[in-house]
Parts: sequence; C-alpha cells; structure tokens
Amino acid sequence: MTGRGRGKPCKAKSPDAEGAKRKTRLDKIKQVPLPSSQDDTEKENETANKRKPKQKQVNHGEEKPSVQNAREEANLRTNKEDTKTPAKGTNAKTCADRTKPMERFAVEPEKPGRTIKRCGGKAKAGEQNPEVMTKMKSDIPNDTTKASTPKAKACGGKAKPRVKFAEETPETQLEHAEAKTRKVPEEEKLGKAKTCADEAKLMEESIERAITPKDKTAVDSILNTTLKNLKIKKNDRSKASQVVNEITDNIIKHLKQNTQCFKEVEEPLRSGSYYENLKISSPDEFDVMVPILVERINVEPFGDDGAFYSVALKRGNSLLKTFQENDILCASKMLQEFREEVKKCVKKYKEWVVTKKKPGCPAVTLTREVESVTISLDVVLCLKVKSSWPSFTKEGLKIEGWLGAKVRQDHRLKPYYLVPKYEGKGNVENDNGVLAKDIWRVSFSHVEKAILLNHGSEKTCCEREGASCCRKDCLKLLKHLLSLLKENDSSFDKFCSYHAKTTLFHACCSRTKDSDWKASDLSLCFHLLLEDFEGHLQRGELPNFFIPSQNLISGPGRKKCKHLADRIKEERHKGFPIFRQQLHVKGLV
DNA sequence: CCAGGCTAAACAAG
DNA sequence: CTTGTTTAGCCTGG
Repeated sequence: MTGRGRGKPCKAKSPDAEGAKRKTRLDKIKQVPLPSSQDDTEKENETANKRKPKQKQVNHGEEKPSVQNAREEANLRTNKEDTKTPAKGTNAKTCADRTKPMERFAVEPEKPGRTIKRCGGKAKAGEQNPEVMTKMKSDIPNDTTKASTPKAKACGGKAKPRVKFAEETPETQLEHAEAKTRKVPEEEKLGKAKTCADEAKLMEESIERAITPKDKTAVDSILNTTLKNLKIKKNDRSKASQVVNEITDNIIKHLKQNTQCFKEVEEPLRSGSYYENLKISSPDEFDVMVPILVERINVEPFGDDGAFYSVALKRGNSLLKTFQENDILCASKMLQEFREEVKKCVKKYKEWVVTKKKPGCPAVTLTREVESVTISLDVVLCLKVKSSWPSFTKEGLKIEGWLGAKVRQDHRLKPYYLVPKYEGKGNVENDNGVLAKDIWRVSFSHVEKAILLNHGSEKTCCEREGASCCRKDCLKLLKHLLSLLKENDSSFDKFCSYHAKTTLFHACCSRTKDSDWKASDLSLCFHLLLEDFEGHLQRGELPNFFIPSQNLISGPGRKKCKHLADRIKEERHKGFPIFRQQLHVKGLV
C-alpha cells in the first residue's frame, strides 16, 4: 500500500512542502474508473513503456548509517486503543533489560531463549547469520518454510513435516556457508559470544527436544500462512482509500473555507497502521491527524508521567483565543467545536456517519460501509508544536544503536504534536486548577511512522537490493495474536495494538542489526518478540517508547498482565493453535 | 503548485 | 521460486 519515496530526506524544516500532493492521485483515480476496463491502451503505453527498471541509484550516499528521516507526518493512535494511564511515578528503568537481552534467559528457566536460533528460520544454511553459525554449528537446514499454501488443506493444519533434515546437521554445508559469510561483526563476538555460547551449549539438547525440526517447520508454516492471510487485498485497499481520501479532502477543504478558528489547518497527517503498512486483514481503520500550528505557547506537564500537558497561550494566536479560559487552551472546547465543524461537513455525504463522542477520546470517528464492510476514519485534531520536545522525552527514543544518533537527532528536531486526550474523569483538577478534560497528550505518530517506514540499521533494509527483514511481519503477527486473544477473552480489552508496536520498538533497540531480523528467521524473531512482550507483561512495565516514565500497561493491572503473558506463552509453546484455528475457520488449512 | 518520479506491497505470470 | 505489472502514497524539481 503506501510507499513513501525515500528519494531524498526531506528535512523537517520545510513545513510547506506538503502541499497539494495528493491532487494527482485523485485525478488519476478519476480517470481510471474501472480496473477491468480493457480499453486502456493508452494507459498501458504510459506505464508499461516508460517505466521499467526503476532503480534508485541515487542516495546511496554515505553520510548516514541507516535511515534518512522521512518527514514530518503526525498523528496519534488514539482512542479506541487507548489504555494509557499515568504511571504513578513508575519511572521504568526498563532500558536496562532492553539492552541486555541475554539476561532474560538466565532468569527464565524453561524457555529456549535465543538458542533456538539454530532451528531458526528456513534460512538456507548459506545465509544464516554469522552469529548463529559461530555459536552453534548445528543449524538445521530446513528448506524453506514452504508456507503451506491455502490449498494444502488436507493435512489438517500442518504442512508436511519436512522430516529428513532432522538430526544430521550437515556440518559441511555450514562450514561452507560459514566461510562465505564470515564477516562477524566485532561486538558480536566480543560482547555476546561468551554468554551465548555457554547457554547455547546448555540448552542445546533441551531445545533440540522441545522444538524439533518438525515442529519448527510447522510453526514456520503457520506463521507464513497466517501472514499471507493478513494481507490486504488490493481491491479492498483501492476502494477504501478512495472513499477515505475523498472525505478527508473535503473535511480539510471545509475547515479552510468555512471556518474561522480552523481555517489554518495544515495538510492532514496520515498515520496509524494503514499508513505504516502494518494494517492487517482489512483496510477498515484509518487515522488522519489534522494539525494546527501553534506558536508562543507554554506547555506544562499535567500529572507526573510526562505524557499529558496543559497548554497556555501567550500573546497572539488570535484564532484560538476563543477556546481560552484563564490563559489555558481548553482542549474540550476546541475539540467540541472541531467536532461540530466536521459534522457539518460530513452531513453532505450521506454515506458517512459521525459516531458518538467518547469521553477523553481525541478522534472524531466517521464510519461508512463499503461493500458490506464498515470502514472507520478517525479524524483527530492536533496542535503542532515546533519547539523542542518535552524534557520527559530525554531518555526516550533510544534508537542510537539501531538507527543511529543522527537519525535520532533529526527526529527530535521535528515538531511534536498534542492531541485533546485525557484519562479518567474530565472534571478532575490538578494543582493549577486545570481540568483533566482540558489537557493534551503528546503524540509522536509522525516519528513512529517514519521509523517504521525506514526501519533498517542498513539503509537498504527491505529495499530491492538489500536484504529483507521481518520486523514488520513480526509486528503484524503480534497484533494479530493480540486481537485474537482479545476476541476470546474480554478481560484483555485494555490491551491494544499500540502495546504491540511499542514492544517492537523496544525490541528493535535491543536487537539492533538487520541480521537480527532476517526474513528467513521469522519464527525465531517472532518468538523473541513474544518473549519480550511476555516480559513486559510479567513485570507490569511497558514504557512509552518516547516517554519512558509513562507506563503503558499500568491501566490493566498486574493480574491481567500476567494472565495475558501466560496465554501468550502458552500459544508460543504450543505452536500457535490460535492461529491454526483461525486459519481453519477461514478454510485455509 | 503540480507533474512526474519513486517506493512498497499485492498480485499475475512464468 | 523469480520476474514483471499495477497502484496508493509520498517526494521533489521546476
């Protein structure tokens, strides 16, 4: 679905650059009405002819180790999934555990830890990463995961166990391969090798028993089939995006033309999983932030976790004065007015319905049916703040080891956003007499999106000539797992996909290299990601990736956290029966 | 401001 | 499997 040109890093400073870019797309849509039309000779000419070997030879620059910053988009992923609660001074130290993944293994007895890597992905021996090879020579050369395609149903759920390669670790192949890819990063040898090696030894047998190649192949198969099933159909995407873009454009137009207070809204920032290429199953949820630049403001923390703030207007800002009370920009007033305007506009489009206001939720949610599926669009008012990020973010976004210090700095030079979101009762006051309903929560959705779209430690990660990684697939699977678990147990309803996303971010910071996430190691990587998530749940601590002092899972309570951790562990150990069952229901296995 | 170029991802074909 | 085509979304040069 979405792609973003990586062509050039567009520095965050040019706020204008985002003008009417989408115009083109809309035009295109118009003139190409039917996918099935066969009269499009000219279409073919235009495309087929001129476009073929598009390769981006450009910017293989060297200046940045990893990513170029995408651009400032923004949003918040809010409402429906919100469960954040001020973290009673949690001040999670979490970074500690993040940075030393190995320790977990010592603590957790039965679990295979990364040793499992040996059984790792379908990787052909030749592409195993060096770490693995040096550590344990007995990799199993599973052929590929052969994600049993949908049709392979007969054998009820698991693909043919590719037995043969079971025991006879073909040393020869490995040595061979090893010789070829012998680049072995330094830190890896020095840093981890020691601990890993021991553990590898120790756990070797037990793992060999616990996860036989057969199981492993079956797991690979389930994960890959599940992923395939989570893909969004091209047609669905096309239809959904068309209606969503249309209404979005019209809302923006309305705000600019027919309102005073909102006439300065900027271009919408498309965020959330659809625009991060992480939407699963169906394109039925869209998030669009509608930013208003605010200058000359005072931003003061509300509560102690650093996620919520009150906003005071200094002089100027005439347009927003009307939402002011005692110098405070009242989120509730502003959102209410925004909502009215959106409703006014949407009234003209009969297919769309504005859903009822939910307390504390920053989104104006619109829904409509497209071919019997309900699509929802969250339109979120937000303030765009160009000054430096709140000090609570100082220890957040620890991506230096993963994406590099320069990328971090680039992101931190971008604006941040505030959305009219609060928790608990709106009429609760803080010391300064500000009501909860009038406070704002920070949002870094634009950075989340930028990172996910440019997520490799190498610049070429997942690009045509680079290796592909499984970071996003792992996240899709985790989101899917979480949503299936939630379906079956309503006590999990305070957990949301943002928890999954945050877990991935933390995981990427502890396993920083692209080779830690090789596409061929999907089942291993997913396994480790689940262990990470279970760890957060067990400890009852999942720090906001940007604001470490905010614990995202203080809401659900320890008991529910542990329960969820146990359920996930169970799925992991049993080879994901919940995925299997799901595939079964859909007749895909 | 916008036309045109580029990307990721779905998908079709071999 | 590999290779090519299509298309929504994004970016830039002019």
